[in-house]
Amino acid sequence: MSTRLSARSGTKVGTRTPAESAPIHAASVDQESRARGSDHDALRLWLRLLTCTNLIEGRIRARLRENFDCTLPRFDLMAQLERHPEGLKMGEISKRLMVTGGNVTGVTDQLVKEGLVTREGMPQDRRAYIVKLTAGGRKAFQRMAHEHEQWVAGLFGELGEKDRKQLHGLLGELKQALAQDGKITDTATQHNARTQP
Amino acid sequence: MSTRLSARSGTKVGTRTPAESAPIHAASVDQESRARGSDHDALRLWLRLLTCTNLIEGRIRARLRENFDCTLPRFDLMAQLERHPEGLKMGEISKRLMVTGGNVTGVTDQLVKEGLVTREGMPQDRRAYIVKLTAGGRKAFQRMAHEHEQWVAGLFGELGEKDRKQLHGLLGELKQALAQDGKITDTATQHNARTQP
DNA sequence: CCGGGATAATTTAGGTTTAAACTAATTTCG
DNA sequence: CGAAATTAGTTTAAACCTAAATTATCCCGG
Repeated sequence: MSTRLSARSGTKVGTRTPAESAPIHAASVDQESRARGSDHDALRLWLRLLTCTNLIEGRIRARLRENFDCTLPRFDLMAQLERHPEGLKMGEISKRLMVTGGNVTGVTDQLVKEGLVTREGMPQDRRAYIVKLTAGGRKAFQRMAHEHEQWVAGLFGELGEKDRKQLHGLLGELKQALAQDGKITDTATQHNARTQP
Repeated sequence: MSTRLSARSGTKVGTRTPAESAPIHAASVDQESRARGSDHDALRLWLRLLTCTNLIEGRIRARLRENFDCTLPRFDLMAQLERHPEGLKMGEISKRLMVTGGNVTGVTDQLVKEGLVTREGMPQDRRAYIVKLTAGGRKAFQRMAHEHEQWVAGLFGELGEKDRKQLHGLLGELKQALAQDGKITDTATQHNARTQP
């Protein structure tokens, strides 16, 4: 198995601002330059965030494949189910994983075929399905999850307790800010797509 | 156009430690529990990092599609070329974008077909190709890049100068730590795969 | 009761992405 | 020199992922 990252594979950008080399009046920067400089900083920050995520995601995917012959999307879906023993609807999984519904359909199909999860129709709402881990699926996941936790701990280990706490806090603020501006200012304060509570 | 986030789509995990509810002797935590707790924190940190990246990546991809009918991978590849006017070899692009070579081949094929980049063989090494932006490609990219920079600045804008700086620093440490442990301890201190300098 | 709108999921079409296998060219070194 | 090992890219097969269209169902107001 294999796949993703995302990061993805990934997505990097590096819009080098041109007039970064204007040497005259270095101290007195005009409005536009100041704005530019700040924008460029944000861009570098974004790039670095992406790099870190890709690096980690790549490591985890590789180990998941080498040690368990499992892909990240499958693992992620199972992880969601593992902490919801009552099962989740397709749409709930989609929201939590921040992927499209069509995608969930595909990954779920495979997990069902492999006997790791079940998808059964809901009597109350015949449009919907409830997805649950099978006993085997739960066992398989727990076996992976334990090691996975160690890997992640290892990857962040060099950072030190204090830095991790700080990073966690800052990312929390960022996440909140992002959730905020992605929200249309209307009464529907439910969760909008691409946000896992 | 469309795609990714992949990040990747995404990839989330939430290994809820079971025995988290052991109520006895809450103050005296034994070795294993302490280790467990720390591991769980790392997991939550990773999850949050991933969420932020996915959120941002999703926003950027959507706007890129809506405003320029362009995908993220294409944009990213062009971004690399834009800051290397001398051109890049396929493998260099692959390393910088942290994606596999086969992927670069595919995306490059399309950009060539669209007339945005050129791929020409190198006389010195007939295995290799050099990829460059065409004049039209550069113009198209710069048009996008300007807006892209604004988007990113906006997405990180709520965070405040100080927090951005701090986040940048912490991610820098993380990146370095990751690059470190991914490195085999040998003399070849060149850049190893999955790291863009 | 029944038609229109909203909702849940699937299907479709088009890319993206990966790992592994493969081709071709270069380099190493015996 | 010449064979073995490397290196650069491509190809292949399978999976992932998205956006948009579709299907089936639910729900609401008249």
